[in-house]
Amino acid sequence: MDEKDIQILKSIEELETTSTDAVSEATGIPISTVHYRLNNLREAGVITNDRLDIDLDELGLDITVLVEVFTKNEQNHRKSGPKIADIEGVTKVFFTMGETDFMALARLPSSESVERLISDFEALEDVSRTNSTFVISRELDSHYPLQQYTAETLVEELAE
Amino acid sequence: MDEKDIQILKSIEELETTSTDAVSEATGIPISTVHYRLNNLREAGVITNDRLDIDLDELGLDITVLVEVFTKNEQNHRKSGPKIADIEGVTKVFFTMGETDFMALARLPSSESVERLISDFEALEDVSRTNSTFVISRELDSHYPLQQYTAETLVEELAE
DNA sequence: CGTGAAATCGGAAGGTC
DNA sequence: GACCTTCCGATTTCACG
Repeated sequence: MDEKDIQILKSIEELETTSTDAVSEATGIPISTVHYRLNNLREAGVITNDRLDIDLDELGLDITVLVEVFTKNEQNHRKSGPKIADIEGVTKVFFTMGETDFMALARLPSSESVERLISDFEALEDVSRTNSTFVISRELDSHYPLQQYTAETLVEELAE
Repeated sequence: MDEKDIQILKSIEELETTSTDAVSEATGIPISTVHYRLNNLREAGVITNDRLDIDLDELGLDITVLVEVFTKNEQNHRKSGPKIADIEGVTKVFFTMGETDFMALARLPSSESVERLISDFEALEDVSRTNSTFVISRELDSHYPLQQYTAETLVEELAE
């Protein structure tokens, strides 16, 4: 894992494509080299399938944290949402009903980065309080929501 | 959106590939028909990119619910985890530190299905209590975690 | 190990049922 | 709308630096 690998992986996500061409053009790395690197990443277990999905544990982003966010002015949530979403490592931000104003999910590489994350939250003007929860194990972390349904249910609920 | 569309979409996720061949073989739907259908789904906005990611809102799974789960015997969480993960619609299950034992995330098509979800949770033997939270809006729902980092940070944290 | 050029494979487009 | 066939472009492989 070096800078080129990271450039390639990030480009794949950014461009939302599996095309080696597009990645090559965006990074300036020759097509055949992109291909060669991707093969290595595949063998190393970082890339897991034909859709070039990344195994975050293998990559090193193996810490998962849930952060409940309480804001000062509930009216301003439209302002706070984007700010929370901008914090490095945050992958999901939900504006919720009930006590908590926002629920955020983050993926992090180290314990130090958790401290950094929390202080980034606390530094936001509208945030009054946060409550962080470490995830011990991810029992299920599906990126493929349809797999959690039987075909029958999907047809029943969604077919027109 | 009909049964064939759903079969195709589900197969793409299941096989973890973007290959029309593989989908054709798995579903029994001819290659060119798969291709034709995918084009339509693309135009309809259900499929959003070259990686054939699905827009769950367009598909109709537009409700997001967070469920906190409290269990009776904390020792048994290894047994409970898979059971929770089996509930239809649940996409993520995290075993967490602190008060709550599990945090689950679900994607659902209708208000009725929310009721069904909660009763599925309550029906589990080891579950003592649940606390459900509706997500009003998803401020950020990235499927591409690396986008939440700058290239510099990633290199710094992950490069060897 | 990284790269350019040749070979191979798979998807895209158009016509037909 | 579903399907077959032709064609073209992309991916992969190979040989060399």
